[in-house]
Amino acid sequence: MGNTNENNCRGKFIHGEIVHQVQNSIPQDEILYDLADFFKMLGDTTRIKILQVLLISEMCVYDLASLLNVSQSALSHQLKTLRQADLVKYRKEGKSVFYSLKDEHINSIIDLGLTHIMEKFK
Amino acid sequence: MGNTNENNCRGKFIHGEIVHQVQNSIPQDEILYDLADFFKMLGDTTRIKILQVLLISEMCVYDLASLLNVSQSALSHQLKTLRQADLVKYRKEGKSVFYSLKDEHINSIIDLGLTHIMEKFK
DNA sequence: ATTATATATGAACAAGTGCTCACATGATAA
DNA sequence: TTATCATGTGAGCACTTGTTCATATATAAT
Repeated sequence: MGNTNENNCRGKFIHGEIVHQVQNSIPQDEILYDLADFFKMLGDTTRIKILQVLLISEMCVYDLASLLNVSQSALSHQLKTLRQADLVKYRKEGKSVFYSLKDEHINSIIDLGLTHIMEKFK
Repeated sequence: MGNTNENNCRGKFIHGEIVHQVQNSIPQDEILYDLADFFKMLGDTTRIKILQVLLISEMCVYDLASLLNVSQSALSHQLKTLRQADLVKYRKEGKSVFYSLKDEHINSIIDLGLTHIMEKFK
């Protein structure tokens, strides 16, 4: 009844036609690896909070720590992670260091994620 | 020279005005927690590969494992994770189980992520 | 100079994650 | 029935991750 069922497994695939259709349409492994790494950055509560704040305004480490209620050390470590992922930049002003988003892409991606989440709440 | 610098720390924040401006604009903790969990799902190479494939076509477990070159067991575990995150659904047909995306949101989110990544490659 | 303040960082550790291995289940074929 | 095939799952384990603690650095104030 189906379309391309062979119902055996002599070849590499059970439903070869579907597979070959897909095979050439997926990005290279290296790209998918980077993509996963990128989403990994958004996959932590502390980091998502940081980014949410920086989405609205730059902020210095001290204030960020107070606002988000995380230790200064934990925050600094996470900021380093975000820096290495090239998601934030910083500028120094006196004793303070102000962090901000490096890229406005993140804005739309997080927003889409939020939209997705909010639907589940209905 | 700055705008709202107080350069002391008696209160809760160094730059109180910036903070209060942000404070009411960030989503609730519960939502941010779910949001991080959502991105966490996209933050693994195997899962991103799975979703990339299902973006194009439904596929049975056996073919998916062959195509992605991961063990059937590892794949089954990841599919369970994706199921629990409500990102994929499945239908049974004979001995095969076909998985597909439950939601088309993921499509646009992954695409945006890809766009972001591809820019770095230039 | 010394002291206080803001931030960064290395080490250690607990918790989480994703894999493999072995086995269970469920469905078809013989 | 028994055998085979496709998939699911629990346990164990190596690896990763995020935090804390202690300490370092850097700037500003006294």
